[in-house]
Amino acid sequence: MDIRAQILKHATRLFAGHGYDGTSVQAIADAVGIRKPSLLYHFNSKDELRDSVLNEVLTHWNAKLPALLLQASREERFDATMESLCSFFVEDPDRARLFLREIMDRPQHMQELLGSFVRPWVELVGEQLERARAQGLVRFDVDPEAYTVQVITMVVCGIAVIDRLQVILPGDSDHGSTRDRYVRELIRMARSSLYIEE
Amino acid sequence: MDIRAQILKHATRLFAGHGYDGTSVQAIADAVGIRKPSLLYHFNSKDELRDSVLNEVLTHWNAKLPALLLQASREERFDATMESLCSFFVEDPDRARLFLREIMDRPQHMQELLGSFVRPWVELVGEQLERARAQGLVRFDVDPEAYTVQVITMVVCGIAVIDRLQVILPGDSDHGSTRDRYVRELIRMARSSLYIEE
DNA sequence: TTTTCTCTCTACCGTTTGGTAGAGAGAAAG
DNA sequence: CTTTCTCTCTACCAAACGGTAGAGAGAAAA
Repeated sequence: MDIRAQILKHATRLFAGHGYDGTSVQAIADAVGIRKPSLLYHFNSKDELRDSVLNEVLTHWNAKLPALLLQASREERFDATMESLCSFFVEDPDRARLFLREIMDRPQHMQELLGSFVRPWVELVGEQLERARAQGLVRFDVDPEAYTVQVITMVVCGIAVIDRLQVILPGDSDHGSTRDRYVRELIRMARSSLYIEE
Repeated sequence: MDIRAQILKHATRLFAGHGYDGTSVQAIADAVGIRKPSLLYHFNSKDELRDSVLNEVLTHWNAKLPALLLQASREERFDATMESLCSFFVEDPDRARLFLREIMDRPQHMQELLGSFVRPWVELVGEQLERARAQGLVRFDVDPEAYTVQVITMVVCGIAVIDRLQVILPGDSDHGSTRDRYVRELIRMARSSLYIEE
């Protein structure tokens, strides 16, 4: 119904799939089913459309993340956070691909965004892990901040490319779908490389 | 000296940095210092140049990988392999960025390449891990193949984007450069999520 | 009814794209 | 010297690019 939302939807999918430079305004207009000038009436330029697409994903992210990190009990926090982080990208892998592409294509622009509203969370989680390490709950050889950045990278990059990587991951079926299998192993690795065993 | 090699060098750098669609033949010719038709004399089309660039990186990879996986004693194999795998991409992060971009931009073409000559290695490593797990050397909850794919993804994607992510990783200096710090944590995570502790 | 506002359209713009034709320079081979 | 081969160049091409001008349709406001 809302034409603006429909343009954003198709633009997100196409930018994520073929990149900004690999997607023409014409192609987006075709996907929506309108003419090019009609699209440019709603978004004054291709670059404004790019910013709007990115902004929409970031808004979703910002609306969900704080709830994740402040919820549940301490012991369940890790599982809940990882689960929600993964499902945010799994429910629409284009979000991961879009982030990844923006980081590769516009590092400077993306660094400003990440620095101002991802870094604080990395610092927060890093401090929590540091404290947990002092209490003997977390392995002593963990680098809390590097670990946090690594996990975020694993989730975003992993989910962005997993569909393209099925071909190198032999048989499954008994483990469920390949994506689930991959995400499960990802979470297992993140947890078991963090906590001290019983 | 060798003009062909120089074209490949600049094309690799530009493709890795701005993507195939984001790099014009003109831009590559400018970087080399020749005219566009001169470049197209050596590579008949932009697409042929792309294939040549990818092929050069894959050739290097193929020349180094077998040696990695067959060397050293069993106990040292993990460290040696991880070390070499990481250094292959660290010594020229454009290799990682190029792989990542090709997987995102040409999934079908890349799937054929990966399926025919990365998958066998994943199966080989997977079997080795399976055997080690049966001997009680490796954690019982590891999914050997998913683990292997995950580690490769971590290394390639991680090194491809780490330079762009420094801004969200607070201070270092006492840990050395940010990239080393990140790679060290990556290797630590890969190992400690695989082996059973003493 | 008239006016105005929202929106989509056709037609067109200058620029850049990947690629070609063909002349000419220079060295090597006959 | 002549020929031939390798390479680079200028000049050019059709197509696609992002974007604009402006007409017109339809509904809402006056």
